[in-house]
Amino acid sequence: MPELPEVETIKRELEKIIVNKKIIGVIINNAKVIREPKKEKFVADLKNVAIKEIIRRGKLLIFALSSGRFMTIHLKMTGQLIYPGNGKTSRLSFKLSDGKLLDFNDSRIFGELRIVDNWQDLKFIKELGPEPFELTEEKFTEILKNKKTKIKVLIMDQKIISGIGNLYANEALFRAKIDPRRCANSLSQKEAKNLFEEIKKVLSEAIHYKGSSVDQYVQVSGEPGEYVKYHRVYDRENEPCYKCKGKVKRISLGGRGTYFCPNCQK
DNA sequence: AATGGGACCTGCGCGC
DNA sequence: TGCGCGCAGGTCCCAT
Repeated sequence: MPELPEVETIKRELEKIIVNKKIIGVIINNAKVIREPKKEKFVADLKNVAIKEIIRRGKLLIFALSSGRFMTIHLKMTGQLIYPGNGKTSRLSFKLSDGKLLDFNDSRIFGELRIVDNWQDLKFIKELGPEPFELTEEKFTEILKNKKTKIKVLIMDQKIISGIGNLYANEALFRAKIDPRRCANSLSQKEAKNLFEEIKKVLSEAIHYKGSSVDQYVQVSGEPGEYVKYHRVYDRENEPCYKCKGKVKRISLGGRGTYFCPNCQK
């Protein structure tokens, strides 16, 4: 599922491929993915508009358009952006001025496309917490001190810190040797600092390997991301822990599958 | 404030 | 082989 590293990977690829190209048309195969405005206006708003810049904020992609407006794309769990596309398997495709298609695929139709005057005015954006790489250690430890929420649920809360989803929350906690069930305020200063470092490290490494292709995520080229081979706990229930050889356990926290090693994570 | 559940969806893998 | 079911998760929303 696309989290910060996957969305960042897509952003970097799109920068190389589509910036300064024009959208000359839109093919709609399933209008549900268009959240605003209505589909007719959505299409009209994009016609003959160039893509000037690609921005990422948390898990949200933002296209700055030559019209001065913005198109936002949230991939949710199964969204993909594929170039060049075929227009057949997509929920929606953008016809570009180079004669090729940029496909938006989304098997579960949870993804959201919007055209807005200013992306910073979106409620989702206004409530979004800081980017992990812009947050300071002091602020991170301060947040933890004041929260009783389970640490895993907290670091997945986009209002607290943006970009971390279920996969990287599990991986960061394993690397920091912290039990995901712990209350945030029970972490020592040292543990909090360490967790913050591991979050940044795991995200950086995942970006380096162009994301984790579990479920539906692929790069814009259609190639998988390579980071899956470096996962240590995610989706490894009952498999041996790489560190202690004990069994990786799966529980549910905040309604999400949670994988950890009870022996290594305290 | 924290927590738990359901809703949105489809495709996959499982058990029978 | 085939059917039905549970489950996956990002985000929002509601209830307790």
